[in-house]
Amino acid sequence: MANHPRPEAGQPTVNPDERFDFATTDAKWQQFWVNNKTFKADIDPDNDKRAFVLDMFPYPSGAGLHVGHPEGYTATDIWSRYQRHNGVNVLHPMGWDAFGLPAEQYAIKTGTHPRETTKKNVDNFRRQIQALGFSYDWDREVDTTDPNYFKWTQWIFLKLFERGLAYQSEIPVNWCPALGTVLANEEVIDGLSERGSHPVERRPMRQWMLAITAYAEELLAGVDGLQWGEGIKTMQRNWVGRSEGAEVAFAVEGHEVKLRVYTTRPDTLFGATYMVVAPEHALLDVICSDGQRGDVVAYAAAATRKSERDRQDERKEKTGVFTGAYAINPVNGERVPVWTADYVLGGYGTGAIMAVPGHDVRDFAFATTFELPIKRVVMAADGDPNAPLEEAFSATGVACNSGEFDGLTTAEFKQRISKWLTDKGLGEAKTNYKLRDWVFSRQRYWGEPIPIYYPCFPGDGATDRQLWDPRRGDAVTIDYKSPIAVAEEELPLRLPETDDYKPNESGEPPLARCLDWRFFERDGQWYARETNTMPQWAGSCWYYLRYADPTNPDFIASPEAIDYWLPVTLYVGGAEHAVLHLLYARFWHKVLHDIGVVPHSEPFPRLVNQGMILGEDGEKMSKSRGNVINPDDMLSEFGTDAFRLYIMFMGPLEKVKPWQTAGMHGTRRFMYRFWSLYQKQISDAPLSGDQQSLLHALIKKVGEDTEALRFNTAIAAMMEALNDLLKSDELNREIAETLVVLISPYAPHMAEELWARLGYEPSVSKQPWPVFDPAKLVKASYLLPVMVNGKVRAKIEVPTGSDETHLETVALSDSRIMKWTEGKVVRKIIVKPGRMVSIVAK
RNA sequence: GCCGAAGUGGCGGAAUUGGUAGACGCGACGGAUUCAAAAUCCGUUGGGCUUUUGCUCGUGAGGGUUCGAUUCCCUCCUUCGGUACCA
Repeated sequence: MANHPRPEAGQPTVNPDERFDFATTDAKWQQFWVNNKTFKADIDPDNDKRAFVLDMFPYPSGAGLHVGHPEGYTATDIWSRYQRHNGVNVLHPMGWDAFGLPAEQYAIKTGTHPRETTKKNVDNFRRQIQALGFSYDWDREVDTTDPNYFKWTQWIFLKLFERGLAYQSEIPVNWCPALGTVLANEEVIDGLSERGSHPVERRPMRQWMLAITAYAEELLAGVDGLQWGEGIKTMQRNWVGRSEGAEVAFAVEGHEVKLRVYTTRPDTLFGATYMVVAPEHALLDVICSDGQRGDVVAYAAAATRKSERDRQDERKEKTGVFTGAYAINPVNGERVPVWTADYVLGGYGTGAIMAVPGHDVRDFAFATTFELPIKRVVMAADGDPNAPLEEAFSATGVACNSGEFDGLTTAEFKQRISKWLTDKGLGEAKTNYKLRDWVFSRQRYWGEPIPIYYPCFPGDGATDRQLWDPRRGDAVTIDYKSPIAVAEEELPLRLPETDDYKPNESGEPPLARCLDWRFFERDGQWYARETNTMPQWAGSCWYYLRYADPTNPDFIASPEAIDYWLPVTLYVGGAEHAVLHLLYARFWHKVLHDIGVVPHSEPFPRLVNQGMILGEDGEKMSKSRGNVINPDDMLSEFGTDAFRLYIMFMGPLEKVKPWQTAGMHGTRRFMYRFWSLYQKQISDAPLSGDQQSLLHALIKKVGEDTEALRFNTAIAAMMEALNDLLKSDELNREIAETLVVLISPYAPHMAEELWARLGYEPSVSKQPWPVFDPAKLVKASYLLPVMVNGKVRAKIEVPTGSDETHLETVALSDSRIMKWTEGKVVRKIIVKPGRMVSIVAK
């Protein structure tokens, strides 16, 4: 590192002939940061100003980085660097969410092991990310597919299992018999597989589930205290979907069984004119009459081919079939027909509803289609109880046609009826959630093995019990009802080697065929391992914790590291994770909190969602559209700093915005112009008043905007200041040095280079952030807009600090204003000193 | 469908407790430099009207509140994100 002398007054900092060489500069300083571990984070007990600045780690896809990734990463990098300038000890790490479907599908197609694909992709991602000059502590890199990492993913699963939060259940999945695989919803289009257009059906399959619903209340309550956008907080609340209502039992004519329904409007019980059970309801087969059975079975079968989203589409014509059964409305003894229809979902509430067409839009549509009676039981305060209903009246109001309850308001009625139902043993008040337990198993290879095994026994047809060995493929019966946890000492449970990644015809995952891995004998008893793997969400549910202490062999992270670094100060990632990832991670965090691993109840107190970057055509970037921008090309043509600046200058971090390569010309020109400022002669003269206010206003603006993640306006302010400074023949040294620090979070490569040229030791990233003096911001006068009847008619220069009376006089006596008030009566004058004067004249 | 977000010049955007709409940048146009091009530099740039001072329209559409609305309220339209096995 050649040392540069401090430039003499009258001399330029940079030789006027020297052009800014971004390629050399970028490489030079990136190397410097790596060699000096400039951004290594260590626990510093003497500095309690600490920040954990976290990016949502990427899935390292084969396509490489696209410009959407560096958007959030640049934002957190600028913020991290800014915090360091302010003396904060910053933890800023990066890692890989590297299990996932694409590597597995690539393996099925080409036979390449997902581990190889993943390694190659990770290496490429790391290279691309490092080329962007981010200040990550690379000693803390994590990788979810590393056994030293997923050991702890499995450990957390065991804790969930111990606490009864992980259990098995038969759950319908998208099964495609032709492809012999379970499909993601997005891989199913109109009941057919995306690949090959084969029929797909909903088929129950044994799955591991996580009881996230046990934490529904805590997940809901925790949202209130989070410093997240209101929109995303609302989405989290709605996803949990708490509702209060009642569960009511309806007797079924001629049957012992009762049909239980959940309703949020028990006050409309008198308006129930029919009932609907979901096509997958367990009692459907029991209550259905012989005459209707054929229709009902056919309808239920058809429903398995429909997606839930289609079933809930309120625009579509309602379908359904009469079951032949009748139920008795417990409040009035009315006999109502029981139908089955797919607009009622098996998984929500009790899977059955009482239909109140008069007061529910979906029931109204159904009743209209099938000509079922519609009855009014709620009306407006002074309404007519017999007024016909043209559409469902779903608002609250006053009860009518409800016997002894007539005249009650909806709220009163709800309370009374709950008590009434409880007293009579017909039902009770009930809180329900839209949130469902989490299907946690996948019939796939490339995921964390679930650390569970089961006793197993010789199956039917196993002849010689003495020589029976399931590893040879002998028939086997597995006792799935008796799951056993793998001992903690045996973790990590690694994936077996195989070259066959497809599930088989029965839906058994690839691991089921790895017989030597799957079966083992212990103390004379044979056991079979669980062959499902975890979903990709698992690894990303707790990765932030591992960054605090990434190589700890004995625990997730040491209590000291957790205590110092957690919780995450700022979490930045795509809005596409608004619900699932964030909810799942919060759930795991709360469990870890309950078992004493973490002292905080929420992992991410502050979250910001960056907006997606679209292609130049305004469409979502994708290979098929051919509109993907590769950051590599941008860096080589425009330089890293210009790229970082452009991606932040495009607009507010949280907004969706289209990429425009042409815009990069602007930030590159800004870099060249910034460089050329340092080709002016250095001056040590005291700052003029104008220079002072320019400098101090800039320090204030850039500091406040950077703190608040308003990077686009901070950059605009620096551009504006530069435009001013370039008009002068010389460059004041104080301005020269301050400016380098101000721009260093944004354009760190050029900043380091100029800092060295100014005669200082690197790194500029260690410099304290400049402080502005509020006294130096005040200008002597300002332009006061004056409005007449809502239109600005003049702008008058007035001294700063003028009082209201003075401003009023000045405004009224201005000739341009008098032109508009002439011959009129001034009715009103509003004076806001420092803002404007508004005159109303008639 | 449901939940959430966003609509401002030719384009990205600014206006941060309701107070000068279009900062900053791109593009375009005109000029300088150049054998030429790129790069660079200077100037102009929301629409309409006007000789000038200036007038007028204008923030997705329509309505409302206000001295004053991109900002607050209501209705509607369009686009985007999520929708539980894409990540």
